[in-house]
Amino acid sequence: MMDKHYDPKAVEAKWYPRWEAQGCFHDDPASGGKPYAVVIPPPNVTGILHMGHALNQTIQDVLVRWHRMCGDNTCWMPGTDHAGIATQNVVEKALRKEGKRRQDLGREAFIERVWEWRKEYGGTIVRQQRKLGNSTDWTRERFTMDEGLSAAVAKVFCDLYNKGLIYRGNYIVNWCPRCGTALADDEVEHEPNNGNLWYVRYPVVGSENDYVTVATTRPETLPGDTAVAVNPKDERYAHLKGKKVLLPLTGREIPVVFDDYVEKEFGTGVVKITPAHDANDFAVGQRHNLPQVDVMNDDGTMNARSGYEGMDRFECRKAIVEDLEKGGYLVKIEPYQNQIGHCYRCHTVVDSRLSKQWFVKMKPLAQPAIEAVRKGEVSILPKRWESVYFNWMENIRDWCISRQIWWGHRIPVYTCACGHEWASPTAPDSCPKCGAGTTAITQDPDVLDTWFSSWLWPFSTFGWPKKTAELDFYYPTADLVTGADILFFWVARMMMAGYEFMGKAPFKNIILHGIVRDAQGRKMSKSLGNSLDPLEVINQYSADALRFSLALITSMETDTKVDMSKFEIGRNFGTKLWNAARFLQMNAEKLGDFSFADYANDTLVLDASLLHDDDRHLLLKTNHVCAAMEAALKKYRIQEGALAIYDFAWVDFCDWYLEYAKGDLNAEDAARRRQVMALLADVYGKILRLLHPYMPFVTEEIWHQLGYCSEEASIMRAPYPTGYTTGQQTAWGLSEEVLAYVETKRELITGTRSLRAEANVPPALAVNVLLHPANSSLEAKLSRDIDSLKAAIRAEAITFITEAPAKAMPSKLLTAGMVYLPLEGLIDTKAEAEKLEKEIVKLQGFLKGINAKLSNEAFVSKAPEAIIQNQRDRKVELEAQIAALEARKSAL
RNA sequence: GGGGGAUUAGCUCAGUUGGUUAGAGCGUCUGCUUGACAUGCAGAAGGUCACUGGUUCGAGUCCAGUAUCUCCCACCA
Repeated sequence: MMDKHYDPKAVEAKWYPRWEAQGCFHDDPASGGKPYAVVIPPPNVTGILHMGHALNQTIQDVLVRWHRMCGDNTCWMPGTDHAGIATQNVVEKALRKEGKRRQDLGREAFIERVWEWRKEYGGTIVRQQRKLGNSTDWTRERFTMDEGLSAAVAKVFCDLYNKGLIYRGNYIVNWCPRCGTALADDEVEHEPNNGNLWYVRYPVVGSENDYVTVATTRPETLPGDTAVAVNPKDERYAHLKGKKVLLPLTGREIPVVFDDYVEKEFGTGVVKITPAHDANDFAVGQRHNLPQVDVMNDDGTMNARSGYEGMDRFECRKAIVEDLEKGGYLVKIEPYQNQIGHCYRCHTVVDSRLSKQWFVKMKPLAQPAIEAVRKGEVSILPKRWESVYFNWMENIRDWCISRQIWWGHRIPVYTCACGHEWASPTAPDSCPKCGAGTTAITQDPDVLDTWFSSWLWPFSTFGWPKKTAELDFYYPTADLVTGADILFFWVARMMMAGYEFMGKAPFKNIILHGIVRDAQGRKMSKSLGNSLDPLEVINQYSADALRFSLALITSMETDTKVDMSKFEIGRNFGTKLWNAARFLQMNAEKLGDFSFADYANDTLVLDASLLHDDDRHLLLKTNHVCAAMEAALKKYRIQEGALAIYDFAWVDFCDWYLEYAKGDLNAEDAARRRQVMALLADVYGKILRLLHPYMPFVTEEIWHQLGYCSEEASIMRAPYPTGYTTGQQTAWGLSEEVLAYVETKRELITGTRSLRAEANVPPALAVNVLLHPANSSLEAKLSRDIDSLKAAIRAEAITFITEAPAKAMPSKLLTAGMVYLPLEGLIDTKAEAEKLEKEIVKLQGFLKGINAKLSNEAFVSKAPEAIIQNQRDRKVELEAQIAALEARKSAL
């Protein structure tokens, strides 16, 4: 017997290792079939599971499990990302506790230390992913620093290098002084900053009282100025042509240059130019051949050239402002809000800094990736992201790929003492040019941006550059599911790598979902302390509840707001299913030799002569829900699918059909009892399978508890239900008329219950009900269903009447007809009259609208016939109803 | 500065190509420990679909504008 209460903790802990051990997540190219491959966005190896992962992976697992049940050859590739800067930061932090820096260990020992860390703690997130129920094929798990993936990185670098698509250059890059490395443009987060605009006077050389005033937000870079610039059209400064100004505090003379870059309206119209510390100034400097004076060190302190050696950059800012003031150079200070960049890893204020870095030329790589989306070879959902993608790709800038850290793929560029430089996927023994040995050869000290390995993920994980069966079979992968926040970082770059190295798209569909936010709509973050821990949700409610609730509340179009209470939806649904299963099990046992295994394969046979319309209604609705699920999942409308199965299981199956079936399950007719049970088993089995992709654990548990499959088998490989065949439907007499009739009957039930409640009839009291049916055929049908009808509305008797009763009594107008409650004692005729009047006014309102439409020449001539007929039918119906209500009212 | 998104019940959100009386969950109110389920059942209240105009026989849905909120991109010192 099933337990009275479902225990998700025990059940989830039991199934996952079993699935994994039995190879349920594993498919092989050799077994053929239609490939369905998905690569997981690899989480950082330092990461811990957050709600974003839970959402992202729920969507993927729904798709993957669905495809697997549809019989596809499925591969969901798991793995982690070595996350260069983030991981190095974590290990350095640990070192600091021991009072050491990475430099104290040296490069090799430090890297060794990171690997140790990875061995010990790197498994956290993949353990946590298992708690979610991800059906990832763990036998294929990859890490971006694996040997194979590293080989792919080296080959890609060398190929691009040899093609001339990788170059080294002295450029302004974003520099994080805390991480001590360059950052790519998109690794910098701009945030508003309440700063100042300092107005500083620069004397003009050669004239007594003439000076220019520049406005700057970063006075500490002043010692690095090598010019001031004005707009050539700015007449205020035309006289400065060929002049020099004196750089305050330094005594250096710097030229005045004329450049369109300067906005006349901003500040004073004069800009100080610091080519070594600002991207724009760098460009101006190039145009005017200005020297570049770097005044800072790697760690954000000032260097000797600044004259403030060793001082922190922000301290120096204060010091310089003070010195300027003392020297009489400071004109004024205005509060000013601008955007300043922060490191996306450690949030330190990023500096623009001149340095030598490696870059990838992106324009040639972007072209095929743009074409692919334009031609529809790859589609992006929701579609609106396409324009964002195009916009970025068409304005793409070169990618700074070198990082001045130690943890990562070291740049495979070697330099010989003879001056020769070349790229090699493996460490060279000698210089290919002069033949000198290893002692003369040095490797570039930098490592590659982490994304330089993850952009290869869709094929490097399948073994590339080796030719493997997996690569051949699963590439291009099918769907890529990720948050829109890494569209540029990752998705766009994978597109480029796919076309460049494989000659094919990496995936066919890109599915972008929103971000998970807190109840107030804020991003979840550690600093705000508003993060919900998925593991805590699993602990409190179960993984199934987490998954189902997320699926149900997440629309593809917008971000998702969650709070703890949202997960009750999934938990309650799981409980509902569990209890329905218990009900089925109890009734099956009463029958004796009933086996659910006979109903696991969609081969239901029914005796049509024993079928009731409510059975047919359920069968029809089952067909509908199967179709709805397929349609929803095909369109990646995960939420729609969740809603469809939720509604069907809860409302149609439990609320209506189970209640209806109770009567027959307790009746004398053994054949009928058995058939109802068969029907229940068949439909419930479909519910479990339809739902399994969303709630894998509870569905598997019930599938086994009821005995739909053998001990060793799994619902994971049971066929996904497609609904009943047309042959079955015809044999069973399923039709739209049946559907309409049962809906009418249900309205009668609901309406009568409502009438009882309004009339304050005690729930337990069986009453007599009079029904004046809308038509005779309905009366005939309802007569056949009279027992279940009586049970549903707790009626002692239901009497069909042909005319309205003379006595005043509570009544209600329904599609099925007019229902009366012949109650003992007095009824409030005044209240009753008011109620009727209200109803009449409402119906007359509708009727007026319909009459207006029907008498509108344009409507009648232009609207489709079906719509017009619909309105005509409605009009007749309304008129009859109003007449009935009027009659009732006058009878009071 | 450029671009996107959102605005529907007290709250969180559905609403597919325009077509009967706009839906769900939660919350609220009333009543139920009825033989699967109180993590439940039955019933009820609650909406000028942000605003203005347009297209249309017909608009929550399409178009334009306005307002508020949000996100992304961008080199204004």
